[in-house]
Amino acid sequence: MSDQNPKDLSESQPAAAPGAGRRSAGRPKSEEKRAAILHAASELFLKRGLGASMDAVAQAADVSKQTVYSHFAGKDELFRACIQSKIADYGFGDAGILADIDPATPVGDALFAVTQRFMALIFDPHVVAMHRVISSEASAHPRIAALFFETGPGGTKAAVGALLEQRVAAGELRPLDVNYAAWQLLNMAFGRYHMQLQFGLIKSVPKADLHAHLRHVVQDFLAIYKV
Amino acid sequence: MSDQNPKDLSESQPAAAPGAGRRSAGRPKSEEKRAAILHAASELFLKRGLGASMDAVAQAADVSKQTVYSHFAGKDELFRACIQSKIADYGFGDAGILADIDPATPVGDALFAVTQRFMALIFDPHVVAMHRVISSEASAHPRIAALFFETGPGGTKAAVGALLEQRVAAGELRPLDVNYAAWQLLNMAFGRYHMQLQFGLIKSVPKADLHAHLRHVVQDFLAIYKV
DNA sequence: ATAATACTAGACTGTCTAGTGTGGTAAATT
DNA sequence: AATTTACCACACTAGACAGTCTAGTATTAT
Repeated sequence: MSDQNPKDLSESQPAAAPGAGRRSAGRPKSEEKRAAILHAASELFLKRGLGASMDAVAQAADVSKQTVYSHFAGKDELFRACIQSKIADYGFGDAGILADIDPATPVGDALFAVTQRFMALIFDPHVVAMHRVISSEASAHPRIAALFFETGPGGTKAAVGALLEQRVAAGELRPLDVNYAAWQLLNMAFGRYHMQLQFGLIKSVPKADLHAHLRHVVQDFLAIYKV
Repeated sequence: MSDQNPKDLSESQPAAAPGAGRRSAGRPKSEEKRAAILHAASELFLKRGLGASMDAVAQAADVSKQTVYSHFAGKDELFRACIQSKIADYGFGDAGILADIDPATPVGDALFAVTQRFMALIFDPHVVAMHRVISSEASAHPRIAALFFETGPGGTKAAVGALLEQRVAAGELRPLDVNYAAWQLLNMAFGRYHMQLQFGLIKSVPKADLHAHLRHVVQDFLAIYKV
């Protein structure tokens, strides 16, 4: 069930590749239109879910419906493209999340910085909306859900794991189960706030609260693992 | 608040109250039909979200469409009734979650028991589906989302808080911020597993894994708070 | 210029769905 | 028995929406 179709993710775009392919005769497709469509569709899908209509997308992108269909084969593919581009935009889960953290930084500060960045990402209203849409569409688009999770929280977890390993090697932390500990840190960090955001019970976490919360989390984490 | 009062959130059921109201003349509405509709609708809504059609509901309940509309004013109300009945069914968040825990039980075991029950609830496939549907419909039905959260995770948190207070008073735990500590325990417990379930990336958490996970969580929690 | 392709506006098809209307039957109350 | 209401089957309205088609215009390469 996982795949029988090798070109399902990545590109099934027949003529969208701009740079590489043979330049076909006639007027080329406008990259701007494509971007406009993608942008408009993202907004609408994140706001209304797959309930948003193709007509609405076309109108919001200031483009004819035909053009939408000329750039994207259908609604599902447009949806996929939207989510993928969003994931790429945010580049979250990138090892970049701890790229510029100096190995000399005290453990506590390093952990604080990492969790703070993670929170900024997954508490971002667009990402929350994405989370909602993806989870509600998970059964229809299982690979997108997987992609989101792996490059999102999963990726961050890997990055945190790497950081922890450094610090264990440096003797700053007790030996630990990297995988478990990394998740534990993230679990403590997002937990209930994330749930409340997803249910629309709060619109954001006040900066000061978040700050205090994360300090507390890091402190607790160190209480467990500090050497 | 947890008896079978069907008209719970702001009513609007004209003639459904079975016991209390004046008995009107003529044939009474069948409670069985009502239950059948509710049951069928719940299944469908949890499976397909609000995309499920009223015709499908009627058919699945083995009832005419008219009858559906005679018991429930419209789709939204039916949806509300479904979620509310589900919430009541599971009775989760009830203080009952720690009802039969002997105050003499060692802290660790008590915490383990509580988290285990909580996990059994929110990892139940029906509840996961509910979570998905509610979050995707949160903007259209804000009060339902709030109800779910408060009687669900929020209620469990309160129960855990009460337990913690007992144990602090008994001198088994260091004084702590009850609210924060209770969330911390639950956050650690559900965290990533819950997310993976919601994305459909796993269908369940193997019993053995869950057991080990919770042992670990409780141990970490105690590392922080044990006196 | 010519051919090829992108794009537009809007009509159109087929399908699906929430909700209503109709006319008749079944079960309860009085 | 008379009445009142629940229920059924089914047709129907009205609207939405994915996706296609048409016919004309714009933009590019050759």
